[in-house]
Amino acid sequence: MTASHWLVKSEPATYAFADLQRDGRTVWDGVRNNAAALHLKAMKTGDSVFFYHSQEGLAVVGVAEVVREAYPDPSDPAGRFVAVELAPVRPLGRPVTLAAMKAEPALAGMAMLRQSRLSVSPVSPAEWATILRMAEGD
DNA sequence: GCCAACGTTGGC
DNA sequence: GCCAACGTTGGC
Repeated sequence: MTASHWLVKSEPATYAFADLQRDGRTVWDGVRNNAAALHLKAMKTGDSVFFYHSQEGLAVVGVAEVVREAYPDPSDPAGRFVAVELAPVRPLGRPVTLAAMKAEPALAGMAMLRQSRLSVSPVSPAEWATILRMAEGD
């Protein structure tokens, strides 16, 4: 069973990749969108996750991993949504900006580009490899 | 069950 | 600060 790949967005002013590195692990809660919640539910322990900074930075800045699979979101009193837990793996050698991703033909089909408001989205193996190459190549 | 109004996200 | 995308709500 090969691990899946994902991308999560966070506003760095609220919670940046550096905060995740400092904390060592965090609860990824507060997702209140059904499509995003479906993706959270599909995450498995050990899956890889790109950490994207929205609003400021506008770039994939690091890699994280799923350390706890979906469970009822403690911040949702109605009990409809789920949370997962993430741990930092490493920062990218060089952030991959939204502009660079849009300019890369291999990423034209990416879920996060096609639906910009989706805060949790799947990343295909090919897309994952492309972004890593953009971050570490040259 | 439809659809208009409204709220939120996020890029520019 | 504006606007597009899109999800949700509520009246009918």
